[in-house]
Amino acid sequence: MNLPPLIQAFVLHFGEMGSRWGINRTVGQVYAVIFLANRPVCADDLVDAVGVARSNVAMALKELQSWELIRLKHVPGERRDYYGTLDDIWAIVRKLVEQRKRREIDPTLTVLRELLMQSPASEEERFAQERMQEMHGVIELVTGWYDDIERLETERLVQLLSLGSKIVKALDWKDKLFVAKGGGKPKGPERP
Amino acid sequence: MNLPPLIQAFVLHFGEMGSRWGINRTVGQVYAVIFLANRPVCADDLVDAVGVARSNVAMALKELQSWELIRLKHVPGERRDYYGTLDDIWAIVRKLVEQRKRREIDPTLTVLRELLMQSPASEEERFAQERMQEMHGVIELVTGWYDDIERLETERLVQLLSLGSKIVKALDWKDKLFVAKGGGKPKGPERP
DNA sequence: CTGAATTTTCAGGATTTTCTGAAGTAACGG
DNA sequence: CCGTTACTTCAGAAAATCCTGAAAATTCAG
Repeated sequence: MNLPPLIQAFVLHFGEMGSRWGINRTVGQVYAVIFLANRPVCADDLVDAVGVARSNVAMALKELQSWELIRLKHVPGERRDYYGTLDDIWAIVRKLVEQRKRREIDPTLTVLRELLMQSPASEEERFAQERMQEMHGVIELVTGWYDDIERLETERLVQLLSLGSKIVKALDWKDKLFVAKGGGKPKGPERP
Repeated sequence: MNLPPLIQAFVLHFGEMGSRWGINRTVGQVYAVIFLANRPVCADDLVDAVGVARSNVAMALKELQSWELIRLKHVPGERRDYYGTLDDIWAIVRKLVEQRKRREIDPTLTVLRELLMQSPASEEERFAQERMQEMHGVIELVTGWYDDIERLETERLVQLLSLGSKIVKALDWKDKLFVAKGGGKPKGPERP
């Protein structure tokens, strides 16, 4: 491993965290190197930087491409494949959430839907299904919220996140105004 | 493994997903059984339900307790330890997010802060630090937002999630009204 | 075509993680 | 105390995952 100290420290950390994040050490380290580089990176660079076998680097690159977290970037006059991360940090975050949802949540949602179709054959199963229903409801709510939010342009998204829970007060106030002005139902906004 | 079919299907699924979620098969299955049970569950029940060695069940229970996802529930007149999940599904979700943040994000935040204190020794390091700064900013923003949101009572939280991105329109509208009424700055709510 | 450069695949060895059974410890009733 | 029940610990077996080097496949210039 052959990197400036500051970069090496970050790369080693990403390697260690890899297992917690559901990727392996090499994949973590390879991604870290690409993320921190100020230019596209090729397999040889990575062998050099991370210090593992070339075939291992190839596997890591394949894995990262399957996550759509890195992209092939052709360098003019170069035959080798060069890779870079997505353009901006928010694109990376969105992709990460999308992929983890796809891998960690969607399969469960599918199973839940299947099992909720069946009729319980005992009180035990009836109760279990009730719990599954609760879980299904929460997942639908949270992922539905994200699907919606995720479409916002980044600037809006950042605004929203910066507000935090202050947004609730803002909404209260809006509701009050709305009611005061003599509008319809007191709860929930409706389309005009 | 000895469970009603509906429950067994769910338990097996949780076992399979375990590795993606950063827990092992047994831990996943044990949690699933406890989650679906309509009464507290003891180690023997779990050995019976999941079909693994008792020591393995003990390990799984220890792991789940370290996540604070299950709680000891004493059953009157019983010597054995019985376990149950947190009371309601939202408490479970909150705990899950809290723990995953603690395990998967906080360590990285610490490392980032350390590395951002150092002065770069080259252009390469300077650029890398810029990227780390971006990552740090995003993590702070998102986790800060969650820390804030997480304090809301569940009813409020559900309201907020149900709104999705409609909230942005609501805010726009509020801003417009606010400005129309001749109030202060056009952006961002301030305390009255 | 041919051959060099590069990437991909994969069998098997190395490492890590998970699981088991046996032994050990603790708590309790009588 | 003693024996029973229940829980925990832990060494090593079993399984899963990761990594390597060699070989195969692909790409491209000449």
